[in-house]
Amino acid sequence: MPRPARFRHRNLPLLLLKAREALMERRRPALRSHGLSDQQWRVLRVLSDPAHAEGLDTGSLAREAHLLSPSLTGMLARMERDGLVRRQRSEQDARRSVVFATEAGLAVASALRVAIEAQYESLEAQLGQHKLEQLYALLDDLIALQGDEEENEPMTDDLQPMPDEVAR
Amino acid sequence: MPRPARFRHRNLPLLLLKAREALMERRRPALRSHGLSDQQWRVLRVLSDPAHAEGLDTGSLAREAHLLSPSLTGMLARMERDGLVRRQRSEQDARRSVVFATEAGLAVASALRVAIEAQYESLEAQLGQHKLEQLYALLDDLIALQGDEEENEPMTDDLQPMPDEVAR
DNA sequence: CGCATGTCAGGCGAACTGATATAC
DNA sequence: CGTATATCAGTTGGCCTGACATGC
Repeated sequence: MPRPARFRHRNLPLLLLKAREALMERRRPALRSHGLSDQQWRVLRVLSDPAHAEGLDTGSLAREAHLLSPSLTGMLARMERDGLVRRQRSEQDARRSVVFATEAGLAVASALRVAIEAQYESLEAQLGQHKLEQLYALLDDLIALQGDEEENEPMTDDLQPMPDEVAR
Repeated sequence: MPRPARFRHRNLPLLLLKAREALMERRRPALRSHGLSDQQWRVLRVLSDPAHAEGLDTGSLAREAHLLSPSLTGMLARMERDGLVRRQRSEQDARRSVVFATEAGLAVASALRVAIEAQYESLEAQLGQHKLEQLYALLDDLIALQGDEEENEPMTDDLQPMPDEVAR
């Protein structure tokens, strides 16, 4: 009886999720062919950035890769086991542990960057540079708006699914 | 030192993820106060839509809520246990099971819709109606673009398929 | 001393694969 | 018969809270 009225707005979180999934669906085969999960690639992407050639403490890494610290601990253990990264205690501040990408990790990252860069080119060609930049700007706006209320970056990555919503 | 060159593009999947998180961060307390996970709300939202007053088969539900079927089975079991939904075999096609929101489920959905609607109003006020509609349109474009091309595979699956069984 | 950092412990929802019963 | 649908069984990565050891 009290069936609620229809929403007057679109389902924005779901749209964002689907848009992300649409992209990741394309990218995932390349990641998987190198044995990486989505989140592992987020980590490796950050670590392979030239700016972090000298390593990064796990706190900063968690923030940049949008992951929770305890989750990162487990992931780094697996990635270290797989030879992608290396950890060592900071000499300046022994509370911190600093993470590096190994040569093997960098090689994987290089290969993936080529593939992913190609995907962006394709996307830009299809969507148009203007729209793509518009999208970036709007997402920045949205993130800034909502993010400002609380200084903290909570970063639940809520591991989102990847069903195919294909019509079939 | 094959440290890869910097990306020339933004990290779009991560931006989408962060934007979604920024929204969900606000919404989550309301969901949790009613004992719902993010995904459970996606399910209840679909089921509480007036269009589905007469129930929905789990396949359609999975598609609309962007969930995998086996995951949905487990979720529906929990939601049925919690009195939010009810399942019954379809009479027209006994292979299908049809899911309904219970009165309790509808009541929760109504309460949440009010809270979420308010969030949208706030968002629209801050971002502006024009930008919000622009964002909707761009996301639709992006989803349509990537979703349509599953026939074509000009892609980069050729980078070292690495037959090694992959950790997901 | 209080505070910060990283890790551990554990529980858990959900992704995912593969198999299965049933109905069409 | 073959196909479709939902579910089950089992494994896994990652979320998340809370506690803790260590070093500032």
